[in-house]
Amino acid sequence: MSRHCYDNLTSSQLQAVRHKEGPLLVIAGPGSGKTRVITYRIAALIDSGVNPRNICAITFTNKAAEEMRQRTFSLVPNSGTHISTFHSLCVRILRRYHEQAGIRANFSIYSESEQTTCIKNAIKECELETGNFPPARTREAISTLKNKLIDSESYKEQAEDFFTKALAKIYSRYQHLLQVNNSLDFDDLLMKTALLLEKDSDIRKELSNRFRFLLIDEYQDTNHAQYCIAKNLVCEHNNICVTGDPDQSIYRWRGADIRNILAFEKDWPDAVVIKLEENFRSTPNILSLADRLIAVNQNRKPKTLIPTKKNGSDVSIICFDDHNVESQGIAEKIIELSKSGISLRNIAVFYRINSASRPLEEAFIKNKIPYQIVRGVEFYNRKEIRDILAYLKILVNPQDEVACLRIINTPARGIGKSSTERILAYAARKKISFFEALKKSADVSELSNSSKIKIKVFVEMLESFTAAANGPVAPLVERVFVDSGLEASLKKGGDNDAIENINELINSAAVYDGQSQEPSLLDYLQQIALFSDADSYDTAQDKVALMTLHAAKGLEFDNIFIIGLEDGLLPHERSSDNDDELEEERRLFFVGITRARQFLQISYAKYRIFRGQLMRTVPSQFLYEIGVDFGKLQKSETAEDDYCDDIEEPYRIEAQFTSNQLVRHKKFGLGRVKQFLEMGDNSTITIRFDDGRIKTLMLKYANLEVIDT
DNA sequence: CATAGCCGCCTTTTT
DNA sequence: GGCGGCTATG
Repeated sequence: MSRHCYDNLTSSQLQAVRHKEGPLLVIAGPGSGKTRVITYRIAALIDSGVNPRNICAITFTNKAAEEMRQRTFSLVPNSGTHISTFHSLCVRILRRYHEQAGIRANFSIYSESEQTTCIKNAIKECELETGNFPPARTREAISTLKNKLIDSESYKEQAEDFFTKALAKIYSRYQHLLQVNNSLDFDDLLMKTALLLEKDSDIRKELSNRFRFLLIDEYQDTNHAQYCIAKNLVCEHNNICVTGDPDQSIYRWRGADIRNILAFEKDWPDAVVIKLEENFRSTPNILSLADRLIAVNQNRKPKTLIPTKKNGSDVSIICFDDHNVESQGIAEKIIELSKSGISLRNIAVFYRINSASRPLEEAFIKNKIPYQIVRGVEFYNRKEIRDILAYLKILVNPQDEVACLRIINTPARGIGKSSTERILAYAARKKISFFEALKKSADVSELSNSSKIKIKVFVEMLESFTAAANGPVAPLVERVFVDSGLEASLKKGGDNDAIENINELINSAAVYDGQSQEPSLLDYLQQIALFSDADSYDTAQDKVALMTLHAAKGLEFDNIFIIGLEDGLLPHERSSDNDDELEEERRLFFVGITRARQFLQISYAKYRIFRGQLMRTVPSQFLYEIGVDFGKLQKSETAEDDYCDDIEEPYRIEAQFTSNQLVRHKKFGLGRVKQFLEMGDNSTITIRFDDGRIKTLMLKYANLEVIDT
């Protein structure tokens, strides 16, 4: 059948790779080669005579897409195969069918901060207080609605109380603002595409026939909109192949719906299901730890990881004095590993929140350890980058008022707040865009003559850029940087970092120009809007990788450190009031553990800076769950002898519980015992609380007070 | 109109 | 502890 060598695949993998037509679900644990299955399957399809153009593969990140492109290409010539994230695919679809989608092709894509700006304006225009509707929260709420494909109209209809009615108003105002700005946010990309495919059967059929085979990796993290897009894309043939692992679902907060993968067999009843449970990545030590942890989750289908490797060294679990000692300890261990011949590129440190990278960075600098942060301070979020991008956006999409307002007086050119407001008012009166109003500033009687002249110069500058806006992007970015006065202003302020960053942007634009068949500013802007810093992680460099547990998804390393196993951090405090969220935190830790091939060190610190203050910490409950014996806990070398003496053991209750017994919980209040499961140290208790909530808690953490009756 | 400095607010994870 | 927005001052 094949020119390729599939000898290195197991029989189950091979079965998935060779699957011909119809729906296929690959349920696969970590390290079982599920991404490999997709890669080989693309090659196998092409080998069997399928036109590469008729295959579409969806990955979770741009980085993963890039890797898959390279890997498939090394197996088989596959030009024309579409490999990208859902978002990139949607941009292509929306650009091509923009008329049917009711938008223009040159739309801007709003990042989170631009969304928030827009939300703020919407709240103001609705005459509501940002105090009652925090913009960030409101943005989240609207994002959730969009991920569920609930548009502002239908939300309005179902709104009942004051809060939801107000939210509906903000939502619809926000959509209006986006439309006026000819802009889409991240969620719109998915929602507009999903709705377009739903309502337009011609486009649906056309695309379904274009993509005869659809393959989706990390299916457990798709949201409803993505599910809808996938379903419609395969309407003509049902050749859908998805891979995923419910235990690695870590994006529920972003709308990911684990039910998509759990219900796959209901959605496609003739689906072939292949399970891959062998693990080729980690040592048995690491896997048994991961197994023990994930088994605590109630809401899951049991599954074990079958190791194929021989045992290696034990997993270390270390208690450090504070975050600085922890960082120093890790730096020293890395130096030790390095001396034993391990390259730094095979080492990674994972943490729960981005800000946890700081003490690590300090220690690494001090110890001269080269490192790279995978998505730290986001490159595209820097002020100077956003400024220059705003100039570029205007050239492509003059309707983009957010971009225009950003740069009209950046750098300062004497067009201040009052002038801007007069023009805004004029634009509103005449029902024209802000940029149109700028062009007609001569007619705005409220403006002083000097303002009119300054505005005219500004408009003429932008128009001269527009005239040069065709062809390669890099020269244009450079020209805008110089002619806009941004360069001069940064030089004057001595901000060399900012100038460096812009040069980096120009370099990346040059790379884009080189790779693109037909470079255009529009295409470039729409691409980089979907780019995250995780994508710029350079595996070729011999540096230690620092990243959040979320960013670690899909990666693997020989040597891994996971830090900050403390209550409130992992699991994060914002997840503590909800069992589902706690289970997601557990999956997040599970993902982290299962990235490690050989060496794994898990640590926590007794003290850590929290909101600017040094706080005493409590060890994470996850440590107990993986069976850490705190009496025999490994101590850090810098520690005093009595170092871990005052570890706070979890609260213990000797008493047995009987059904219907009355108990009190610190947080949830009074409740009655529904069920008590005696499992020694792992005993759980299910309680129906007075407010109706039913919770299952680990007894040793529940801290229950027994009420005598 | 520009700038500096202060106050108050938020603070998980990311396409 | 960091950032955005507001205010007072030049």
